Amino acid sequence: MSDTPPLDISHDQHAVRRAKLAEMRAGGFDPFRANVATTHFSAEAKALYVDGQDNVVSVTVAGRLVTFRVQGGSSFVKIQDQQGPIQLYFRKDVLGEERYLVFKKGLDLGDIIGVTGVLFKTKTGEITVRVDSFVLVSKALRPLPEKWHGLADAEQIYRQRYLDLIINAESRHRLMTRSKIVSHIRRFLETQSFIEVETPVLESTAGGAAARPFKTHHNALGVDFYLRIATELRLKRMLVGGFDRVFEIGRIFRNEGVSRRHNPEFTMLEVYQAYSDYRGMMTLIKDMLTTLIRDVIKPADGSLKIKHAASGQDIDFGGEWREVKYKDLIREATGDAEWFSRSKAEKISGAEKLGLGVNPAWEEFEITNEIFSKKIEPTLIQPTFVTHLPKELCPLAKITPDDPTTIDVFELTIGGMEVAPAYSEQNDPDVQRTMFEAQAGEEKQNIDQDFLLALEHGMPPAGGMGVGIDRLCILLTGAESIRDVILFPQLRPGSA
RNA sequence: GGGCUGGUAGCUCAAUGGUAGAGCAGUUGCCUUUUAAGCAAUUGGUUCCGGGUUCGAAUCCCGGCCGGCCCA
Repeated sequence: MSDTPPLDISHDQHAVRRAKLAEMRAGGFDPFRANVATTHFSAEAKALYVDGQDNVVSVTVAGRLVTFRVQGGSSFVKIQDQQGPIQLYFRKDVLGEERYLVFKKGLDLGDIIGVTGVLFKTKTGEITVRVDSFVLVSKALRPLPEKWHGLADAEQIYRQRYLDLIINAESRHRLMTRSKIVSHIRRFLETQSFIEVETPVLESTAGGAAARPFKTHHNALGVDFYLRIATELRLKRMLVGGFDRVFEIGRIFRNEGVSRRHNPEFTMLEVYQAYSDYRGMMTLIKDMLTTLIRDVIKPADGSLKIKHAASGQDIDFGGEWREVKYKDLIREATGDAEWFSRSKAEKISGAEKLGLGVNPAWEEFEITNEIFSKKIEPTLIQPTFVTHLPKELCPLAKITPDDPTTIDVFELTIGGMEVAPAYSEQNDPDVQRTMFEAQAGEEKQNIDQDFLLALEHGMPPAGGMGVGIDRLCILLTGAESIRDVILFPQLRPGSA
């Protein structure tokens, strides 16, 4: 024994908690070896309470301690589980002097405990568990962020998402809603006889879209692979193979910038339906989104309206959705009925008149599309099917029968964002090859020869569609950034 | 990649060239129906990192690291 006084660790919450753990272990109890057999989640437990029948129904619940209001001989605390918080009431005269002291001194905010007790209603009307026994099943050695302001540091929210989920109820709700959205989409498609499939992430040709891929290397085969930038060409092979309605909800990787709207890996739903076309896809997406809003988002007023975070407007998914041709939108925005017969020089000056910077190296369709994406798309807040895009924008769709310069497609635009492009899928192998080879500018895709071979075996006519799940979640949850709907968004490696 | 902007106690934030503070959390007491519980006392700092200017730097300057917003 030494005479030196014990070190003052009262300011170091980590050290204080470690000391409490060490003391428990010295007393023969190790929380990390303990467990609890729960009977209910928090909301289920509260639902069991019968008005006027205090201290009758017994439950065992478990969760993380998130509020801690200790008084002399009785205390209220809250634990939180997957379903939310539930209040617990600890009394010295119920637990006994010794256990009450363990509760008061041994437990900290953030600890995970299990309790058994009976339901009652407090005088302020909150259904609460009066605790008969409790067990610590995990000691939190680090303190929780502050209870009132929550966790505000954006970097820590993303790097330590688990803290954000514990502390910030809106984050918890938003990210849970994402899970429900994906689940709803699966069930919606399955009830319409769509089959979910999984196609490779590693490909020797990254096709189906125009984007820079991530590259990796397979050691045993001694070849380079690319992470997929779309699932389109694989899913169309499934149509060739006789899976007439298929979909994949898959992670897509694009080696491009990181921004409010872009994460290097993101989630895309792609759907293909044989014997349908782009008009069939309109019905499909409209049904999918209206049922999503009705069954998952559930607007309080029973409408199909949601608040658009960026503009403050209501987006109304009820009624007919606007349908408008790409060329008509361009003619309207430029005020030039003859826009598409203008020379490149005239298009450049037309774009500049609208305040756009134009790179003279661009192809004409790229100049036009700059007008679309900068001046038109952001104004399309209500659900809008923009149809009949210039054929240069996508080589994988069928040419419009009465206009050989456009394709039979739509881009569903909501809240100023492209949410879902859909096509009548090109199934003529010769036209497909020609269209691939004619690609130019930033739209140029890698040519997947094996896909062309598959088309030569015969692909049924089909409608296909892609839905950016992250963007859909931004829209439906009122988020401001893609990082708010992705659990662990990409950041530069850091020290946290 | 460029412009703007931020990094201070575990968390949320003050301090604009002159002794680094507050609230919550922590610690010690009191308190048997609380709701950001209350009361009293109290601990806690590599001011992101490295240089520079200055009698003196959280603050001004340069470089770096990690974020945010806008643009490409």
